[in-house]
Amino acid sequence: MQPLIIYNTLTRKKEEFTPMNPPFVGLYVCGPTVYSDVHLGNCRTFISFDMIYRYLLHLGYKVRYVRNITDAGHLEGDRDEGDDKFAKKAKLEQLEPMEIVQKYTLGFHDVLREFNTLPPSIEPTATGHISEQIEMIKEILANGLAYEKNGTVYFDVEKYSKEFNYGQLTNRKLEELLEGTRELGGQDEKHGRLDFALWIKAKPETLMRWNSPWGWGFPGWHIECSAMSRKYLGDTFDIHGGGMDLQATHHTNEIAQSQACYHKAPVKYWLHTNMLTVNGTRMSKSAGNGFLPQELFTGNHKLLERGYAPMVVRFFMMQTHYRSTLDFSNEALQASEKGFERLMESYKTLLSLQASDKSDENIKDLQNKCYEAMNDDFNTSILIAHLFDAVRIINSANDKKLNLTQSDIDLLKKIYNDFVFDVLGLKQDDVGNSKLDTALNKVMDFVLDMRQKAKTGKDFKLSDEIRDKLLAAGIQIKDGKEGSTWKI
RNA sequence: GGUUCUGUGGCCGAGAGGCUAGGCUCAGCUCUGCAAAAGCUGCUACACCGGUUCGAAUCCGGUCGGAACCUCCA
Repeated sequence: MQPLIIYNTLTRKKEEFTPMNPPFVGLYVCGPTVYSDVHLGNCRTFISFDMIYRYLLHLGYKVRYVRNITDAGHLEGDRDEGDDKFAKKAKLEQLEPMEIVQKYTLGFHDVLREFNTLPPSIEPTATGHISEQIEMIKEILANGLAYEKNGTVYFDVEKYSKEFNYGQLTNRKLEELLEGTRELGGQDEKHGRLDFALWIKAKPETLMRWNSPWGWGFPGWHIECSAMSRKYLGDTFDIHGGGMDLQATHHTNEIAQSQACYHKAPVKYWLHTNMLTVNGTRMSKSAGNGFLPQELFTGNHKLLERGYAPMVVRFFMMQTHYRSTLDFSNEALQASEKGFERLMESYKTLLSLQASDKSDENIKDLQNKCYEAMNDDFNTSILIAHLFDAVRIINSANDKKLNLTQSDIDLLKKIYNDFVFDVLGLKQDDVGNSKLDTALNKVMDFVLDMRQKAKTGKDFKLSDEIRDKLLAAGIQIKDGKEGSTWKI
């Protein structure tokens, strides 16, 4: 089998993926900050990495997938001032900060379950790893790459840069980075303009606070990922992922913190997923153009014509490569919906396909092409193109326009199970009550039989009426050579 | 302003120096009592201007759009 090739942000090249300790793979993805509802853009990242996780599992790797929950230490600005996001929200909603955390963590899990994502192996929280973070800060201080000022600890970027390449992940030089920042004010505690906080002194009104060697305070945003990835995956691990927006600041600082501690690059492959846009502009919390998943499912949003099922949205996302921006529109979503339904319908057709003693299509070749697509940096959009080739083959075989042997039919089933369900993580949306389903099937058999009798007796008025009434009820009749079938 | 990325047919989106994905839409055909479904066929595109090359949508230079990051954000 051909090797898996992935695009590494660190080198800006596609590279062959070779885990450090096969068959084990360490995967860390930056999770959400749970102070508000996740919007669809956030979901795209987690759905993309779910696909990547699923494919690694499919290839037989034993993956430890760590995705954190940020529930502390996230300030309004990255200038290490302003309110803690949780405290601010807590004040607004008159709740304890941990009530905020609980509420939005549960909401996050609910949403991801709708999108059929697999849970990570470990989902650590920042508040649960305060001592690990303090230990790490102590190490950085001991190595002389951080300094304490009035109870706050800062990372010394310029000093670090003498030994390491700070702008490595974004391919930028320190001087360029410095140009982009403002001058320090007279009251600033920082030595350098790029310095960032590792530990922040609590103000009298700060609710979420912990004791530390530097007094009461709370951790900076970036240190949690360094501390938790190290704890569960080791000093150096295989894959670190996140949204592209985290690349320049958060991930750059993560690398710096880890290297300042143990003088080794923490991550072998950095993967970044691209943004979801609305009318060409990035969906983000601050821009206020975000959709909540629930609004999308129900269609209850001024930009939406109607609702779209979670699996339609997932399929829509899978049609685009994870490193491309994806623009959101009703038209695009409706196109995906039809394509998705056709893909799922053909699976049902496949399950009842009659075998021939010869095959007119090379299914093995199709399977290889599916692997080739995925092995080329998880190219789901090419994969889906090949899957639609399978759709065409299945439907043609069903129309008796081409032949398939039983082993080819079985191989097609395997392709569907492996790629559509396991890797892309799609599933049939009609999760009904089986008792009702059985009853409905019997009723429909009866109705279709009635209609067939009407047709045989040339009572087209009645047969058309049955068809139209059923359609009005949301059931579509499909007349084939071998009789009629139906779908909701 | 700096750093990147990007500009593909009616729409969405892959690909990437010659073999010119795929989905949706539209038109025609087959099938059908008529439809629908399904299949087949057609619409053959790569912002613009130069250059390299036997050959460029794909490489290089420029022009003009668009976006991201540099400030919290997946």
